[in-house]
Amino acid sequence: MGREISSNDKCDMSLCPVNKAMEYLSKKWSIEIIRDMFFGKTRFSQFKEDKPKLSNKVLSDCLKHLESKGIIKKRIISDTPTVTEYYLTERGKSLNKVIYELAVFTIDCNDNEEYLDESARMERKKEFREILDIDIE
Amino acid sequence: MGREISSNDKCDMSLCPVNKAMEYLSKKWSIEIIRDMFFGKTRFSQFKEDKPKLSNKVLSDCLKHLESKGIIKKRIISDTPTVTEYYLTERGKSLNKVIYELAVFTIDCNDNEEYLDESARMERKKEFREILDIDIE
DNA sequence: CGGGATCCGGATGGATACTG
DNA sequence: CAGTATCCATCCGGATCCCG
Repeated sequence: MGREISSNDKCDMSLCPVNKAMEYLSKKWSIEIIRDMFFGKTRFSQFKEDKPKLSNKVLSDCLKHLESKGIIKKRIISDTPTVTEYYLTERGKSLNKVIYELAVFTIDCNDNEEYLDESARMERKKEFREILDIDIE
Repeated sequence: MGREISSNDKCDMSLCPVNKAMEYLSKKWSIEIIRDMFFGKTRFSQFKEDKPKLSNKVLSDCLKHLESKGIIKKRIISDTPTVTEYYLTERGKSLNKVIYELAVFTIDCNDNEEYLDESARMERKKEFREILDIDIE
């Protein structure tokens, strides 16, 4: 650990930026939907793929919440039939590193489906950096 | 965006490492409790400070869940009175960059309580890197 | 007194059916 | 296709109690 807490540190965590971030992301499906958007998904029905337990109601609520927070933007393509697309705003795109570190956490812990050796893990991370548009530092 | 999705990409997101990470962190208070631990908190009552809406039951459930996932470890210090301390495991500590990027997201979006100029934001991030034990890269 | 467990009402989530 | 309406299940939050 970097340092210990001391009694005269001001430790009012209610102002911590991590809390603020969680206001945006604490809804159960938010992160996965944002991840989907980085992977190129834009449509209501696409977000439901691979998420059998995500209902219309909850997805609808979640999209509205993310839109109200300025993370995503809705664009109506056609009325009949209804075609709507959702995009990440610049602010939404700035979540790329959060998504990346979540992926890296799992990849490095090797609690993925299959075992990955060091070079495979590196490759997997590189794939994510490309998709998430993260520069190698 | 780094690249677009194509129809013959295999896009089964159910295996995505981000999903796996969310199994650990999706509970409403998990991230904030882990953040608290990085800040040096170890006790049941400390986790409740600054979280007036966190009930005993939910905190208790959350700590058990994190322990079952290998993120934290419980240590009994004394029986009478009962004194218990909770610590991050190595695996838990490897969440430091996730926490960091959540903080950076808020700091850079300037949706913090107060407005921060560039140098103040840098300073704030540095504080987090020290607490989270992240090397400047 | 600290670390819980229990109980219960309200909020949130999930499955299905239906509509513009 | 993208939602809404409805109904039920599950989870959360607040109060209270328990136990060493």
